[in-house]
Amino acid sequence: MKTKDVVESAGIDRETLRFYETKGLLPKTKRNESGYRIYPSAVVDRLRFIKTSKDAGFTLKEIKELIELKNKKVTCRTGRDVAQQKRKEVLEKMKALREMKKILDCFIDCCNGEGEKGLNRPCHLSFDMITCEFGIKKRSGKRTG
Amino acid sequence: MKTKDVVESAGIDRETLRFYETKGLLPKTKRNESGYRIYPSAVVDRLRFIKTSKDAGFTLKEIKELIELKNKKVTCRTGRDVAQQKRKEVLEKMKALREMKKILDCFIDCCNGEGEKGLNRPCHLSFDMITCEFGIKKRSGKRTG
DNA sequence: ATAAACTATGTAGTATAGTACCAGATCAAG
DNA sequence: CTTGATCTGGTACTATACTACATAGTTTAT
Repeated sequence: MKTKDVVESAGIDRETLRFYETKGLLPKTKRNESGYRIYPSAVVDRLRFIKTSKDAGFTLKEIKELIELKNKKVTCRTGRDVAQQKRKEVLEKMKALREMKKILDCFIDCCNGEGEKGLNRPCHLSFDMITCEFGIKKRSGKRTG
Repeated sequence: MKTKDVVESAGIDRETLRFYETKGLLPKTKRNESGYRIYPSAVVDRLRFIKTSKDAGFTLKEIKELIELKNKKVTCRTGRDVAQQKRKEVLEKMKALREMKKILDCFIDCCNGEGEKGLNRPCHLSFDMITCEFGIKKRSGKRTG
């Protein structure tokens, strides 16, 4: 695959592709006679992995560490330890997301008044409180927004 | 509360507190005669909310938008729409995290060989593949790492 | 053959989210 | 009343992750 093919398959732009290469997230590719990069199709999997990892909140540096578990030919012990650490971080991030979802769900629920009037009333509920119930309690049970 | 109290309660440093203020994530505080900031204790909730949101992968700009749903006295309709959009993003991030967890679980499982030898064998499994099964299949069912 | 499209390297600029440091003012304890 | 901790605003610096040129060579379509 040439650069353009990768760019199109992976939905990433050329500059980012090069950037990832300089950061060591992609292996150094073969070049043709004129120096053009020729990628193996597996690079698309790699890029998809990078995207998933990024969406999961990992930095490029961390992603590189994961990738290098293979490249550096580490032992299973080392690999497992790194993976377990990352797994722990994933669970923590999930917890934050569940908390966030709870807050948003509550907000949405509180703002589901009946008809136009209900939706056009002022929205007072603050996001600051971690549990929506607490926020409501402070307003003595009234649903003000 | 004075700066130091907030810093200690929230486990955040003084500079970051000021940074958040300049970014509009914290309301402008009252000042005492000599210009020292005096915070209401609710600022700790606000900072906790900011932390949860950050952990959930939202930028400060996005967090500010959420906070402003209250400050700008928007209607329930607007508030609900924003919250629903954010909720959607939360679900997407959760999906990426589940995917990530699956990959890591598989990696950990593959590296749980019996005894010292099992753990000390070279670890070949690549993270690139989204499903570990696929990675294994490519090595004709052998658990090589 | 030549223009358009593609590729190469290198450098510079942007946005985000802090972090570090400074001089000067203020406060609290000995 | 001094000394050290805390506070003020301002600026500068860092790291991350791109993004945007600039300039030059290569390939391809008409």
